Amino acid sequence: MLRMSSLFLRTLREDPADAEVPSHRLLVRAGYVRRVAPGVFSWLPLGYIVYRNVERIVREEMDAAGFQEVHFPSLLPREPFETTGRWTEYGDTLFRLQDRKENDYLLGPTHEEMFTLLVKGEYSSYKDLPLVIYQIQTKFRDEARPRAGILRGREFVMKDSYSFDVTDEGLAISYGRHRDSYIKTFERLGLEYVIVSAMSGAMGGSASEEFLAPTVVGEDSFVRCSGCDYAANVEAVQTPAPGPADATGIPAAHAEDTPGTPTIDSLVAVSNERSDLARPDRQWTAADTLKNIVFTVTNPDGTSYPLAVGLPGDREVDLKRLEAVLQPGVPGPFDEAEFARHPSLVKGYIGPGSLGESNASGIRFVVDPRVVDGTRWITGADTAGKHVYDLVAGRDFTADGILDVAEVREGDECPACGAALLLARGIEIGHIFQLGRKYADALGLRVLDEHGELVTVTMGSYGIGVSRAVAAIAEQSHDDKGLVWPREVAPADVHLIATGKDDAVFDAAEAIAAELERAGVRVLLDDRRGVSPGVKFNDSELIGIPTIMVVGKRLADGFVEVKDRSTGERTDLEVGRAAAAVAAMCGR
RNA sequence: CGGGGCGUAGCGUAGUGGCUAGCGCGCCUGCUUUGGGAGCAGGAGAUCGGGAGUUCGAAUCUCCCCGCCCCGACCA
Repeated sequence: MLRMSSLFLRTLREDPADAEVPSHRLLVRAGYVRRVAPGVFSWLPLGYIVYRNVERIVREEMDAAGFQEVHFPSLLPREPFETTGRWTEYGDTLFRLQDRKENDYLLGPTHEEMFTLLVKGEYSSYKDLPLVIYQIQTKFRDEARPRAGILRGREFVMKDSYSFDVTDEGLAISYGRHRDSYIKTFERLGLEYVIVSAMSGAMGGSASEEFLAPTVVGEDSFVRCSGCDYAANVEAVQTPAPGPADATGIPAAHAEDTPGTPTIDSLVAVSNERSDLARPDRQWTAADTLKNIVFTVTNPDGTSYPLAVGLPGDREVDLKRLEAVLQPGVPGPFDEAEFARHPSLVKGYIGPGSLGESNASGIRFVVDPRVVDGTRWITGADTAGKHVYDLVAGRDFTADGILDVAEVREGDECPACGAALLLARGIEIGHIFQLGRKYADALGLRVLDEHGELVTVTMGSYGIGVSRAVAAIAEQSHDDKGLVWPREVAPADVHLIATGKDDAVFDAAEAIAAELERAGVRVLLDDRRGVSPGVKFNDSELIGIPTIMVVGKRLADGFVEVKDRSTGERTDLEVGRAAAAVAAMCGR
C-alpha cells in the first residue's frame, strides 16, 4: 500500500515553465519524473510504478508470443559498428567514449549488430531457426534537439526484438507474429494507435510499418485514406503517377523574356498579365510551373554531391521526405559557393536545360512522379530573366529519375483507391520491419540449409518505445485537472482519501484500504493529517488513479463516496460494502 | 544548423547601474482551521545559469560558454 503521508512525492501547484506539451507538464507536476539533463529524466516512485507496469505488459506479450528475453550491455565496443558502417553513419547521434587505454566505445543507440553477432556465435544450422529474441534496454542517442519531456529523450528505454529466419516466407511469418503481438500490447496499454506504412530509414531493409499514437504533439505526420484503410507515414506516401499525357498539338518549347520573376508567384502573375504569355483557355497556376531546386547532399564521411529536384511549382520539397530517401546522406542548401562552382546554373532561373547528368551542369536531376511524359511546363531557361514555355516532359527533356519527395497535402489522392487523404500527426510508439540480410551479410551470419549449403539468415527488427509509451499514454489520457491513467498502467487502482480531523475517518479509511489490499486491489491511501480536503482532492485528480474513494463527511451517515476519475461520475456506497464493491469495479 | 525569446530559493515570478534581491506557492515552529489548493504569527532557504570584462559600484551593461522554450531550414 502506498501512503501519501510517507510517499516520496511533491506535486506542483503550477506548471513548470519549460514544459510545453501536456504529458511533460503533467508528469512533472504530478511528481512522476524530474529532469536531470537535456533529454534525460529520473523516475520518481509513482512514475516508476507506471513505467514498470508498461514494461511488464510489453514483456508479458513478448513472452506470450514465444519470444525469449536476453539482455545486452549498453556499453558497446566500436568494432561491430565499424563493420556495419554505422560507427560513421550514426554521426553525432552516437554517444562515443573511450576507456583508459583509449579504445573506442559507444552507448548503444540500438542493438542489431549485437543480436546478429550473438546468434552467429551460437547457431549454425537451419534447424535452429526460426528464432526471436528480445531485450528491454536503455538506449542512448545524442539527439540534436531533445524535446517534449520524455517523448523524445537522449536516454530512453526500448524493447527491441529481432527475428532470424532462413527464408523470406519465414521472415514474413515472424513479422506477422510481431504485428499481432504489438496489437495486443497497445490494446492493453490503453493506447489509441494507427498502423501506417513506413520508411525503413537508417536501418536498411524493406517492408516496414509504424504504430503511431495520434496526437497533435506527435513528431510524425501521417496520412489516412478517407475511403479505404490505407495509412502511411508522410515519408512513405507514394504519390500516384498519372498516366502519360498526350502532348499532341503543344507548340514547340520557346523561351520568353520574363524579367523580374525569380519566384513562382511572380512568374505566374506575369504569365497571366501579359497577353503574349497568357493561356487562352484558363489562367496559369503555380501547378503549371516546374520548380527546380538544387541541394547539396552530404554523406556521413564528409563528401558531398549536388542533386536537383524538379516538382510542380505549387508544391514544396518536404525535407523530411527527402532526408528519408537520401539516408544516410543529409540534404542541405546549395549555397553561393556551389553556384560559383556551377556557372551553368542561374539562380532563380534554373531549368532542365542545364540540369541532368548529360547536360552542362552534370548534376543529377530527378523529378516528382507527377512529371510524366507528355506533361507541359513553364520553367527556368537557364538565363537570367527568361523562362521556357511549352516544355514537354519526354519530348523536350528527360530526367535522370523519379524522386517522390514533394510535400503531402490533405486531400491528395490515395495511392490505393484514389479517395482523398487526411493528414494527422502521431507519436511513433512501435516500429516493425523486415530488415532482410543487410546485417547478416555484413557480419557473416550464415547457417547450413537442408542441402548442406551455407545461406545468409534474413532478419526482422521490431521496437517499442517503453518509456515513450508512458508519455504517449499521458498525452492521450488527461484532462485540464490532471492525468487519467488506464487501470492496468496506473500507479494504483484506488486513490483512497481520508478527509476531516476525526480519528473515525482515518480509522475507517485504514480499514477499507486493508480490505481492498486483501482483495488484491492496489491502494494509494491519502492518510495525511492536517491537510485540507481541497489539497487532497486536487492531488488525486492530478495523479490520475482511475478510482477515487473519499472517506469523510458522509461517514457519519454510514457512506463513503466513489468517483470515477475519467467520467467524473460519483456514487455513494455503504461503508460495510464499499470495499467489496470497489474491488469488483477494479476487476478483482 | 540558423533566427527569436528566456535563465533570479524546490516551483512560479518581480526587480533595466546604487546601498540588506522582493513577492506567491511549497518547507519548518506555534496556535486556530478541516468537503475543493485555510488564517495569523515567527522562521529556514539564493555564490541572481557559468566564466571573463566594463565600472567607485553589476541580477541589471559587454563578450564567450552552458541550458530551456518557440519558429525556421530550399521558394529557384
